[in-house]
Amino acid sequence: MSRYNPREAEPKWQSAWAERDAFRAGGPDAGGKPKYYVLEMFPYPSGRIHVGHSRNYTMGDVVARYKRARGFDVLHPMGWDAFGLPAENAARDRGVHPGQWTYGNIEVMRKQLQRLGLALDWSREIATCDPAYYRHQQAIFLKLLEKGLAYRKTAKVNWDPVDQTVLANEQVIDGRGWRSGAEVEQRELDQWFFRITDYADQLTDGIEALDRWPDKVRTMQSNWIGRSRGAEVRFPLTDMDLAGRFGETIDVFTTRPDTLFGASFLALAPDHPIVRALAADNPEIARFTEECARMGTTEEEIEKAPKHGVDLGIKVRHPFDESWEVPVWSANFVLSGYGTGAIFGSPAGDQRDLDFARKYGLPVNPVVLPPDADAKTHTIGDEAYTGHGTIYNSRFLDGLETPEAIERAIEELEKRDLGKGATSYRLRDWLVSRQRYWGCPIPVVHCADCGAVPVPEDQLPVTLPDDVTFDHPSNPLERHPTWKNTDCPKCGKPARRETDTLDTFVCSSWYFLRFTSPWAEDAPFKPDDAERWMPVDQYVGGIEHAILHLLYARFFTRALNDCGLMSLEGGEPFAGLFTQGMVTHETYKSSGGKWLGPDEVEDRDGALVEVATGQPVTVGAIEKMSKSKKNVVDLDAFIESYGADAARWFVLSDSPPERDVEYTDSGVEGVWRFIQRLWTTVTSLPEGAPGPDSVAANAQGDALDIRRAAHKALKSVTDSIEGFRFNSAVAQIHDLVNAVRKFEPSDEAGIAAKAEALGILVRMIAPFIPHLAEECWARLGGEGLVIDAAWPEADPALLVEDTVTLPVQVNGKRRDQIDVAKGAAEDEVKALALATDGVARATEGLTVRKVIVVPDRIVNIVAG
RNA sequence: GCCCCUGUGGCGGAAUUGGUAGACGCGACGGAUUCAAAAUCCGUUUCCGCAAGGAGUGUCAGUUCGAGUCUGACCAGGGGCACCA
Repeated sequence: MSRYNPREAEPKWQSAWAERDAFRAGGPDAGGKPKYYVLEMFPYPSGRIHVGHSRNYTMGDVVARYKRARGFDVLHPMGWDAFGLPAENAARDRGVHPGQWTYGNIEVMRKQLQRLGLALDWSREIATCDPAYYRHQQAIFLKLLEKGLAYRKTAKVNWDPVDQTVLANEQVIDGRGWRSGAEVEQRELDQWFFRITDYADQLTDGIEALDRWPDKVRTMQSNWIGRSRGAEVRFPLTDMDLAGRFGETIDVFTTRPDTLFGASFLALAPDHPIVRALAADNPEIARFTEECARMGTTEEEIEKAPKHGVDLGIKVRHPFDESWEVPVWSANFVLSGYGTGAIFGSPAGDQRDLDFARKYGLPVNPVVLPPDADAKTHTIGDEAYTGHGTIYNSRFLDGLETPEAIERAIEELEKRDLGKGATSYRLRDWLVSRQRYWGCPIPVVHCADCGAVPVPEDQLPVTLPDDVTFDHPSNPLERHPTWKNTDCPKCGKPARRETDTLDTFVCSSWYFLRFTSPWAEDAPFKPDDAERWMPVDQYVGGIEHAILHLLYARFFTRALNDCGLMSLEGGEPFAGLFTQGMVTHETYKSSGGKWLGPDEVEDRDGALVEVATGQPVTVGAIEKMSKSKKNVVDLDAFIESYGADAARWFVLSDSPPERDVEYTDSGVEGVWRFIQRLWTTVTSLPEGAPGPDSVAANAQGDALDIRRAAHKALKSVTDSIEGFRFNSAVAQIHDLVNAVRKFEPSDEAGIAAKAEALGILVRMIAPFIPHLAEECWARLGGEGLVIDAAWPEADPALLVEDTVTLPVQVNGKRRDQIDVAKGAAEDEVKALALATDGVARATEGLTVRKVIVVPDRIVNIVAG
């Protein structure tokens, strides 16, 4: 019995595919085929690939190979998200240049991916740190600038004191930097922004059509944009003097204009311009704003901070009643960044407003009557009523339900020219400046006379200097002695280069477009190619990008449409999205408390010990494989022992693709056993048997059964792949292997049936374990390569049984079963069911009241 | 606090439209082979029970001839958002 040796077979087939140039998209044999674009989120070249990373690429590869077999012209490219801070950290820690470190990692990781046998079109490989890539990004930046979609402003921004750079709102998690984990500070700086808020509506509305995205991601995107419909209300200032200084009205945003008659105060954010101005000559207000500025920004601090405010001593008129004066306060719970930075307090209908009103003795006037409440007795205690209801105590709004009252109030505001319907968003513009070296330089020159001047397109790319130092945490470009000195492209006078680089998320916002024509020189991509391949039909990646990357990319395709760089219908870059789960592994700690890798521990007499010291090891939680916890299994080492197919099969087995899968040695052993069993099953077919695409039309009995099993498996495996249920496909393939293994053909017809079943099996496993599939295909005498074999079609006649076994239930409990011809008449089935022993026993002493026959499924007898 | 998801054997999980719950894999147990072991092969494996039988998909109700699947309430775990007006 020969064993399958992946170490020999895998490189052989990989060379065969390469020689055949099989995975080139739009290649010579693509003519007339429909396109299919499969993409996995491209990796950051951080070092080496471990088994955890491989799950993502394997899933994409199954789809790519399957679609290829189904006759699609498949684009399945790979590249490197190569800019980023880890390269600078490596430069600082080890004294290598970030570029050298990055390209070194790329070399290693490319080899690893190739060893995994991925069906990738390597002719389209890109790296975002290559000037050939980022020059186009600079050109895109200039286009956005021209369109007004990129702009510069002074703003309070998130400053990461460890990474010494600013961060986008999306990169601040619980008040901490997403990479460094350092508490983020607020700083006022001059920075570049992308006007993503211009697309807030489109980005929200577009979510609707993304029906092949996980609901979870759609909800997260929608929440992040946070669209609220309501009204902007203008409250006229009573003091003419102040009106002269600040404008005639104070504007607030509200989602509940129906509660305007419950207004008892206005509250402005502590850093609202009016508050700042008043603080200048009012010590009490000044003290308040200083206190607020000192307030921490972390979650707990905000949670714990009591409602706090100061009376500004000014008043506004109610928009619906000139004689009604409303006091204006500043309050610590009002955010300057949302809406207009001002609210009207309607304490009966908002908990924060109520807390505030109770603390400072402001009036609480209920105006919304809950559905089951009585207007005479309804009062507000310590709890606001935030729901909808019937409006009362509100003059012309009285008696209206909340939704109508909102409309009516807006109508009245518009009539009086004191407000209008308005929409507000949680989303802020995307801050793209980073004070880092290893990123795409922003192609702008600052001139004392001309201001910020774009670098003319024919002078692109603005390349990074190589001679930089990393002995200080601040921006190496800023510290470079000469790089920033240049001449103003407009007036020619000495000027200073922009030393900020672009957020690396900009690079990943359009790389999928570059893949469609990576050789384009005078444009980021060829519009024809982009339009042929886009949108990405199936995108595969981690849930951690549910907001950041996916939102930015959706913005980018729309912005590029509007800049005239392409016309992608609908503007959505990713038609289908799949978010795969991680590979997890136990964690280990030495007696000294250090993390240990799986190869540093071993089992000695039932106890885990550290190999090097023999000391006992503590087993920790099962967590996502990560370098920091050392619970990784290196891909090369794995392939060395078990082969690439085993790695691929393992990460697809057991757990559903969207959930995590735990790496265990016994699970890997199981995979190894399966691979060997599959090989022995294939080799058990006698020499001279019909080829793998033959049809054993004359099969009877056992032989017919094995044909049926193969065709049924084919149907369910096909459905499972289409539905991204790879774990189910794996189980169904196991089933078929078990069936074929047990089948011992006794004659020619049997051998033919087995050959047919194996032929189907081998073509079905090809997307999953392609090397073994080739080896089997060759062994079975298949023509050419299995990658060029078409996906088999299940014979519908073999999918239906002639006879079916029906369970017979009495009062919903299974008591017996009967074999009947498929489609047997109801009366016949009924009679057979009632005649069974099980039914006789179970209905003893009872009267049969009703017999339910579900044709070809079940019989249920109701007795009592 | 608000929103979303998930609860099925010792474990990962299957059951796609309401129709035989536990496919497939792991582990465990028994056996064959072997001087012995590894490897391999054959069986058993939801629980209680010798068996007949009974119970069983987080809990409690409900709809239905029939519920893992549908409805309501609750419990537990996970995720997202969070002074967002």
